[in-house]
Formats: sequence, structure tokens, C-alpha cells
Amino acid sequence: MHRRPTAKDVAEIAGVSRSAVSMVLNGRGAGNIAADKQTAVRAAAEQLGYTPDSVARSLRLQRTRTVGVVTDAIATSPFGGRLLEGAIAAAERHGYVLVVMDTHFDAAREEGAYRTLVDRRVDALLYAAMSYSRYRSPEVLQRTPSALANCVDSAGAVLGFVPDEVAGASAAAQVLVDAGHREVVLLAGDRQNETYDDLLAVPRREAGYRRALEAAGVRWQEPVRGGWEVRPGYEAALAVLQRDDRPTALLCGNDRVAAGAVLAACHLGLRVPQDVSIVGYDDDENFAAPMVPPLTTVRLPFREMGERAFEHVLALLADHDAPSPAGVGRGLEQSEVAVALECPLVERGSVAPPLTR
Amino acid sequence: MHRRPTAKDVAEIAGVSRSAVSMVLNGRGAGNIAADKQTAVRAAAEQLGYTPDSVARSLRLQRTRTVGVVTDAIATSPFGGRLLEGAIAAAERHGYVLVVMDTHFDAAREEGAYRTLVDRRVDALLYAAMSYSRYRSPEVLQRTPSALANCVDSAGAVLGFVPDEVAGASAAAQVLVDAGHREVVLLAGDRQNETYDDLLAVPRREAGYRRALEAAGVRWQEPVRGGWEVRPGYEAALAVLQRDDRPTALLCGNDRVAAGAVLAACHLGLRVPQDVSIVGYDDDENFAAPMVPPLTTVRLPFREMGERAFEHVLALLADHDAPSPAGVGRGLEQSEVAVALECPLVERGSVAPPLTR
DNA sequence: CTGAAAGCGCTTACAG
DNA sequence: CTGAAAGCGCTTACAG
Repeated sequence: MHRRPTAKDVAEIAGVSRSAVSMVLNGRGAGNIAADKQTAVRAAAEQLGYTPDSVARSLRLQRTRTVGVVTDAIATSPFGGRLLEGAIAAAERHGYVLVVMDTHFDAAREEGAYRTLVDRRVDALLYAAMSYSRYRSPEVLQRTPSALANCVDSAGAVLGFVPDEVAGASAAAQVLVDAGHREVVLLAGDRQNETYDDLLAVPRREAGYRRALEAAGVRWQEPVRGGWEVRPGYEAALAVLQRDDRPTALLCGNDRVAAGAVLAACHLGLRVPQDVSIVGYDDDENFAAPMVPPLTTVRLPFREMGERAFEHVLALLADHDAPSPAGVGRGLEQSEVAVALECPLVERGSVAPPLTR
Repeated sequence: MHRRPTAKDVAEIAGVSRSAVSMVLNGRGAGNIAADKQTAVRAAAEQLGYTPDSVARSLRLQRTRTVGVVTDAIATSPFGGRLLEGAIAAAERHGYVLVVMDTHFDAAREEGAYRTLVDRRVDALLYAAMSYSRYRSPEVLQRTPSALANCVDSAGAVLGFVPDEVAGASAAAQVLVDAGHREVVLLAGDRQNETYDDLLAVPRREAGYRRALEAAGVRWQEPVRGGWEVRPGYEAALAVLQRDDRPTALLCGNDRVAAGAVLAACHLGLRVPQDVSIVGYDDDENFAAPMVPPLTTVRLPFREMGERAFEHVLALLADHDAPSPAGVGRGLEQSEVAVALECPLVERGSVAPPLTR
């Protein structure tokens, strides 16, 4: 493993100075360097397989083209990867690279993560939450170009990219309304769980469901609260589906709950969707499409949150380098602390018109 | 946002030279710098919140304490995150940082990923596959300290950390044997899928199942092959459970298939585990524990693969810096191209003794 | 149009 | 025991 070629090596072969090779390779050759020397430089670089050392460049340019992403728990949900994929793809398109850290909800690890990222001179910071929640942005985020994904800043300083839950839930409920259902109950969990004490998706989904139902003149029934997993969904559905006034459709707070509901229907000898319609939420790849029957659900825009958050910091960086004339520009409006991304409805096989009784 | 403090700033406050602050802060002060000056340096650094610039350090030291990880598809499975978490945690413990890239099975993106990682002077490289498979290590991995996670190098050059599938499957089958089952059929998929043409888990799991069954004198039945998802599992189970010689237990190639089998049993009015026992594989957080009943399964050591692969490159790096006396050391044995990590059995509620008929 | 010099922020021999 | 100098590999004014 011999020494990597440097600009000096290229310069010697091409018979020019190091400055010349830098200019040529950075596209500033035209008008500065004679055409034949440019050719010589490119040839030499090619021959040697020369490519400039990023760390030297970073030191000189005072920017690393690296963005740090800290996440509360990549692996908690099947979605973390998608968010990361979106951010990675966007970074790749722009010649950036991501260093990712994971805090597992540990404040000390989080602080450490920010510190090492800052020491490593990342150009910008991203914070991503696995569940749609509130996040109090630490000071470092506020003085560095940054963005949040799947959470909103309770300090109101950093822009967050989040799912448009109320529109999504509204669309989910509308599917049921359109199919003719009048007896619909919502199966959901609490606003808190072990790791988040304020799950924003909960009230927003409920608001969306309720809005669509009430707009169609469908009676809003008190939600049945179990939890967010398969088993609570199973148990809640088991109870609801044995009531005298059994609903014709179940609106489930997420796809896991919906999967539990499918199982419960099955245990009660009820067919889905003929006897009971079920709609989920999340488009969880593990539960929605693979279910029997495949679930009608609403897709959470994880990939998009990652992409958009990355692109936002890129814009911030650009403003930074070239502030717009009047000092205004793409800067944040005071009101605009989050942008809501579409949650598209995905219709599959778990909804049918209600049986006329 | 004012200028970050540099060693020079600290030196001025402390009244020493820049070299002195470097020495002190790197723990080489003792015996070189007077005690009171050491104190002064530390105080000044503290006061300024000084912390050395990693990129300058990287340039000077010619190592970045960064390792590049390229993965075929982080988000394809719920496991990708766990592997990454393991690697990130190990990196964090050693003051390293990970830059992660994702190729989505695209050869051009993969090549690009390695190139940018090399340009960025990562100290080592990790390649992680989402399904246990073969990987032909590119040349760059062979001339850089590196390791594979969840795949084995078909070129035999780079050490891979993989699950011990045969032992795991053997344990899964043994649970059934111990419970008294004699009629067991395996529900599984093919050795290929859309993205991998050689899924190593398949033959190994089958070998493990078979070994345990035959050792116990249980007849080995031809596996029923559907696929690796819930629906194929459902369909295969539906067929098998309606046979005249209905087995008393189903050994499922993974937890999704097992979930499908649970659903099929339910549709046929068969109780799990009383009428039919089911065991899965993977300990898929989405399907195993949350299932009704919770699945007995085998855990895939994703976190461990990430950790061990990282630690391996660390060891390689150490050898690199300080080659062992005789030139030998922790180098790879010719035979040792992969280390198999334990897949622990996790017993839950889907296995019971067979009904005596 | 081109090359020599300075400097990004560090660390490590090397003189004193 | 301490400071001045060199140098990691680049890029960008600045002289010529």
C-alpha cells in the first residue's frame, strides 16, 4: 500500500505548479491556465488516479461537506432506515456525506454526539426522531445550520419536517365514509409510551379522523384505547367486535393495531373486509402490504422527511455563504417552525362497503 | 457566531507556546511541562471551551478516526438499524465516528461510495448486507483495514461476521423435539429472492433443522416452499394444515412466515399452540414478541455483527500501527474467513406438546 | 498566463 | 523543561 498521489506528484508529471493543478481540477482553469497545460494536468491526474485529499481541503476551505445526524434510536422502528436513506441519497446528490450517531434517548450521549460532531467541523446538523414528537432544540442546533426530521422544535428555533397527520387521517376516514360506513370506531393507544411523553401523531390523527367523519355526518364515537402494538390492537378489537352495536369498520391508530384487529376478527369468525372493514396507518412495510388481506392505510413520508431536512440545511448553508442582498432570503418566518409533508393514502384490500343488515 | 478558539488562543492565555498546549492536552505533559504550566493550560482551555480541531488533527496525524460503512439497503429490513446501532455504539466507545452510505444494490453507487470514502480518508471500511449472503469484496476492501457484516467474502480476503445459522436452526428444531413432536414440517422460501441470488441462511437453517430432527429420530419431511413473507407463509400453512397427515408442528423459515402460519391456523379454527406448535426465526421485533401468541423463535445477532465487525477493523488498525514482532499477529488464517455468532433461542408461547390423538 | 508564498490548525521532532 | 520550525495536503490571493 504505497503513498497516495498528491497534487505535487501531478504537478511534476504535468510540468506545472501545484497551484495550476488545483485550478484546473477545480474548474477554474479556463482563462487562467493555457489549454495545453490543462490537458497535461488532467492526463497526469488520470494516470496517477489522483483525487484531492478531502481532509486537507476541509482544513483549507473551512468546510467539510459533512453533515452530522443525530437520532434518538435508529432501530426502534422499521422507519428509521427510510429516513436515513432519504437523507443519505440527498447528501450523495450534493457531494455531502453523513456521519450518523444514535443516542438511545440518553441525554449524556446526545450531548456527547453534538460535541464530537462540532469538533469534527460538520457543516450542518440534523436531528431525527423515530416518533413524531416535540424536541427541545439544544443551543448548538440554533447556532449551526440545522433542521429536524419527524419532530417540531418546542423552542421554535429550528425548522422541522413532519408528516401532515391530520390530512392523512382525514383521508383514511374518508375512505370508510365513501364506502358507506356509518358505524366506525377508532382503536388507538395513548399519547405517551415508554420513550415519548408527547406523541404528536395521536391528537392530530384523531382530529383528522374526526373531521372527516363529522363532515360526513357520521357519529363520532369515543376511541377505544389499548396501545400501539399488535396485541393491544387484538384485545381492543376483540372487545369492540363483540359489542351489540358492533361497528362496521375499524379505524386503527397504526398498522400494528390493525394487524391485531385482523387477527381478532379472524378469531371471531368475521371476514375482513366483508364483515368488518379495517384501515391502518403508517404503511408499515411489515404489516400493511403483507397482511392478509393487505391493509388500506396511509403512508408516512419518512424518506421525504430525511430528504427535505437535508435539503433545508443545504439551503441554509448556501445563504450562509452568499447572504442575499437585503439580508433577507430563505430565512425562517417566525411562524414557520415546521413543514407538514403529505401522507398519501394507499388503498389495498381491507375496506369494503358494509353489509346491509 | 464568533471564531472557534484555537490552540494559539489557549497558549496566549496560559502564557505558553502552542506546542505546550498540545502536549498537555494530549496527556504528554508529565515530565515535559512544568506542573504549574500544565494547570494554566488546562484552565485556559476550560475557560475558552477549547477542543482541538479534528480535521486539522486528521491532516497532521494522517488518520481520521472515521470508518466508512457501506450497506446494500439500510431500510429493507427492520434489522439494518440494529446492525448500525451496534457499530455506532462500538465506534463511540473508541472515539470513532461512522459515515454511512447506502447503495441500494446499485453497483455504480457502491463504487462511488467507496471512492468518496477513500477520498475522505476513512481509516477503515465496513460492508454490511441486509440478508446473509455472499459478497465479492472489491479490491479497495482488500487493501484497507475492513470487515464484512452479515455476509461472507467470496474472494476469501475479508473477514465476515455472520450468524451461526445451523446452530440456531438446530436449537429451534430441538425445542419441538423436546416438546414431543414427531410430525414436523418446514415452511420456507427459496434460496433466491428479488435482491439476493444466494441467500446463505436457507441451506444452513435447513441443515440445522434436519440435523436436530434426525438426531432425535424424527422423520425429515420435504420442506414446503412458498416465500419469505406473511402471505406465502399463510398459504403454505393453509395447505399443510389441511393434509390428512397434518403435522403437529411447523418450523417456519422466518417470523413473517410464522405470522402467516398463525393466521392460517386461525382461519382453520386451529389453536396455537394447543393444536399446532409454531416456531419462527429471526426474532423480528415486528412479528415475534408482538404476535398472538408470542412466537418462540431464534434471535439473529445483528447488533453483535455490527459491533464485532467494528471491533475487528479496530484490531486491524492497531496491528497496522504497531505490527507484532514476527510479522504475525491477529492476521487472518487462510481458513478463517468468517466468524459465526450465536443465534440464541428465545422461547415464548407458540410451542406446546402435541395433542395425543 | 504562471509560480512562490501564505495559511487552514494541529503535532512532533529538534534545538536550545 | 520549553519554544521555534517544519510539515500534513490543499487553495487562494498576490507578484511577476
